[in-house]
Amino acid sequence: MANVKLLEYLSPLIPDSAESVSLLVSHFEHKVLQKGDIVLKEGEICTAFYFVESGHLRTCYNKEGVKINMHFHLEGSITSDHINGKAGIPSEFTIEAGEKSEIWVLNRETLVELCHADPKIMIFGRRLLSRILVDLSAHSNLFRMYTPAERYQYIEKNSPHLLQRVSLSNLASYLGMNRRTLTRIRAKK
Amino acid sequence: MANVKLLEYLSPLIPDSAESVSLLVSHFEHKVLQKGDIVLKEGEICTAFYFVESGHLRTCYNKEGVKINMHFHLEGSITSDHINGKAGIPSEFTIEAGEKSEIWVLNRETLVELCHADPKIMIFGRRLLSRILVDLSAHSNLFRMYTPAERYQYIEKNSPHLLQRVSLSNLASYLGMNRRTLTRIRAKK
DNA sequence: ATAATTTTGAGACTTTTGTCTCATAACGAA
DNA sequence: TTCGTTATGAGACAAAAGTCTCAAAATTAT
Repeated sequence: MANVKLLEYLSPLIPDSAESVSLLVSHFEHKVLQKGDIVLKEGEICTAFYFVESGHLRTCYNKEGVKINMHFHLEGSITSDHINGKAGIPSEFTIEAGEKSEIWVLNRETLVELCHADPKIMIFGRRLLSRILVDLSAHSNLFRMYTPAERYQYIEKNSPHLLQRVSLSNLASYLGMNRRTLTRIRAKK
Repeated sequence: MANVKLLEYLSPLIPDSAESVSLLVSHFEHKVLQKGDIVLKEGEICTAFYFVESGHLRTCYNKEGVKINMHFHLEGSITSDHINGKAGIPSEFTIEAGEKSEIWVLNRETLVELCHADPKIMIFGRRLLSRILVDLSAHSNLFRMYTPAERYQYIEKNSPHLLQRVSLSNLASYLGMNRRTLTRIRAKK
């Protein structure tokens, strides 16, 4: 039940206080997932944050029966369909394990309660939200401003590990191109 | 110096209090823009929110010398490069008037000060931010999940007025396609 | 109103991307 | 290790999107 990555992620977000950190950590629920295990299903309301301790989660949606990947979250990152979840809107996304994974789940309601109970956790809550939104917005700008081929080059340069972890078909749908096109891009060069 | 749209936008976001509303409104700066006038230039740090009272603003970036449109904000909506601006990061975007426009500018610093001075404005501030982020995230999901052609159909259905206001070339770059392709889409049907 | 400028639609051609297919390679389970 | 399943690379063709171009509208300024 490792939580090294979790602590690494939380520490910079919470004012230094052993009690607050351990109070916070104690409310994360540990889960072990096999490849394909679903964390959030399309149509459900997202009620939690999912931190990846090991393995990875993929967020995808259904496009005329085909699964299209929106995000991959490797170990050390956190995901959620927070904006819709908070508003009580069913998610269009499914979040599932892309491989055997260990995750830590923090219920949104629980976090709200902790925020009221502990001002340091309140600060954490704000920083967490802000970080999630900043990451999300950076990610979506990247996808808006780059062509599929540029996205591939970006990934190659900035998170090459992802290429080892995700199948070509999954990567292709993530980049917004056909598998054949991705093969071509890799072929030349 | 009309502010009808501005009041319409602010009212639902601020707890009922004539004083707070008028305090807030008094800190918006009125500007009249001619087509092409620049509100925020690529490379500058965005320090304000821009509310469109009439006309529209376009947000674009430079892609190898070509201007690509990211957003159009028609009258009654608000825009900003808030996330980067807040972090002190120079914007990659230029925001300019797409036609003769009237806008209301609210400085971010000013808003922060008002938040400290008036708890009702604090509530407003939170709601404003949340609304901006929700809109942004909905918009970017839409662009991520739809093909260029589907985006056109979406606009046609949900904001047909935009088609009357923006030139085909500008619309095409907004939708992520070539002008020729947009012409083809409109031709069939 | 008239001239100058900008925008538009569409033909002809090129390039890119997608579909279908299949043999080979890699992987997972018994 | 072996068998069955899934992933990969690539050929052949089809479809879609992009480039270049230009004449006809539409818009703007004088």
